[in-house]
Amino acid sequence: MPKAFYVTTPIYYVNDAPHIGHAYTTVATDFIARWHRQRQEDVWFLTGTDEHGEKVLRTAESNGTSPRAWADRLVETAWKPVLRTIDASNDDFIRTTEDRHVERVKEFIQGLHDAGEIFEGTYEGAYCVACEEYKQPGDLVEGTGDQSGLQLCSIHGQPVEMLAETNYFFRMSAYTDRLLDFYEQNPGFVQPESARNEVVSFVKQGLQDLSISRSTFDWGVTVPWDPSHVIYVWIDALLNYATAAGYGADREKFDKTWPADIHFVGKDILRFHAVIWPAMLMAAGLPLPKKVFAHGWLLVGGEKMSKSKLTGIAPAQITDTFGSDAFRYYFLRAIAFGNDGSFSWEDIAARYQAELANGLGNLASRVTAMVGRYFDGVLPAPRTDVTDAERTLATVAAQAAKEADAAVDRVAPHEALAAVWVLVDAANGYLTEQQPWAVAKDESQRERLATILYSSAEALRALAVLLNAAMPKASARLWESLGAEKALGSLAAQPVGDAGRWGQLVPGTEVTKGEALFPRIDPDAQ
RNA sequence: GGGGCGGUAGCUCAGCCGGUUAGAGCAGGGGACUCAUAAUCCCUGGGUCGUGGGUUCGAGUCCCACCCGCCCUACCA
Repeated sequence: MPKAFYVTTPIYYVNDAPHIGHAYTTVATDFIARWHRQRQEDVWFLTGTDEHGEKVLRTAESNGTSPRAWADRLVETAWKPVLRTIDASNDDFIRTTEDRHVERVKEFIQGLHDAGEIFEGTYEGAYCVACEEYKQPGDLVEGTGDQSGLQLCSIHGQPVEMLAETNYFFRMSAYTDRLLDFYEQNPGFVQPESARNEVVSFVKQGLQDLSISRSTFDWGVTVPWDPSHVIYVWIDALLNYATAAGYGADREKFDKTWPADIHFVGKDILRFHAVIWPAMLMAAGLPLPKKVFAHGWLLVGGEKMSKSKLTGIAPAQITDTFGSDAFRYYFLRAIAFGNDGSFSWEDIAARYQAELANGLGNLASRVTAMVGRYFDGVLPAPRTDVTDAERTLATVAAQAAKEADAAVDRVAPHEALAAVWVLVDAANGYLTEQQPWAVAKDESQRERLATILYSSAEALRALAVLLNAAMPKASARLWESLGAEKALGSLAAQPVGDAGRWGQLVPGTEVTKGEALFPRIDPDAQ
């Protein structure tokens, strides 16, 4: 049985509500998943929520509820709904509080314990009572005046205490060399390059053993051999990729799915995925993921988007105005995947107008309107002796399909869409040059007119297939508008590798104009 | 402190190993056209390439210093 193409988003921490940064990760993952499905591959796309840990516990308490109830509420009212808001096509949604996860995490960790990968030790560090957490040396400042000589918490300006806690540790230090070898032999494991370099240079410093249990609170997965401890939330969280794939529970599914082909992550959590996670898997003797891709931040007003600076934007704020397709298109197209990207309302509005409404949407309108006007909505048959103009358009379509497909393999959605847009522009240019409206005035040129409109419709056909991963709603409407399903089958069944093959539409099918794909938006409505 | 990345036209960004008049998209200006969502197509950009030095026949493109922004520097989920 061939292995499924397995992609993941991070599981999102339910401490807060989702913003467009989370949605961005999900959209990128979804695009890659949908593209592979369009290749007719077997795909498994996982997302979910991370619900344990001290932060969730405290947030729940400060809201006067239990962590479980808090998580339930956020998952149902925020995290699952946002998937619909952005039209995500995930195959599963895992919550780390589910039994299917918790039980397997216990087994996994017990296995590492049995194998001697985990030992009991002492974690010692500077603890800030006000923050209620251990501080790193970099978070401390030197005291002055009567606090001279003391280390102070940089947030609270209060002296920190040196505390020691008995914890269980994972022998991660033993994996330093093996990880470096792995990075060496798998240069594409961490991407983009800048992320890879950071990871490698970090590991080269040598890894320390990792504290993987906590005993100061109990909201987590209980350590099987010591119920007074819960498993460190990151260890718990990372394992979602395995537990959801059937690890320890569904052998057939696991064999078919594991390992992940791409873990998509924000660059803030790169190290967990590119260092700790593979070390854990090495310790457990499991195959490692093929790739961890770290994307950049969304910048608003030149700064990293953040709720505390009031630049956090909920996905629905954008989709309410522009729709989910435009949301997806904008973030996939406007940002070089892997780099930080600037978001602004002006930019998304401008791109919506120029590229979606005036570019693609208007192209669909003019073609379908002319088939309706000149051929009563019945797709005419092209003449066999086509001109260079048609051959060029067909070549552009084939090229667009080929380049977009290659871009997807480079995990470069922005390049994939740029490649497809060459066809949008070429088709608009083709129409302007061939002037079907002028040709229509000459009865003797009916065949020429048929060729022009058939060719234009073919461009739309290719676009529907090539854009289905990025804009599923609009593509479905375009497919319907072309009346293509009757002769060619469902849009989902069109192999992307075949999208550039010219001449697939069957003359005689009914073409309808329908509503505008991307209606112009009243600037005041934003 | 150490390491890394970035600072190119109004905006968002390309510019690989140095080499003719520094590019794209959008915005702006002019023209053509009318099938279409007043959409489309064509033409149009003279920007100290962060600053100051240096190497070179020749430097956004290499070297040094500096300024500004961001990231990493072990448990931020």
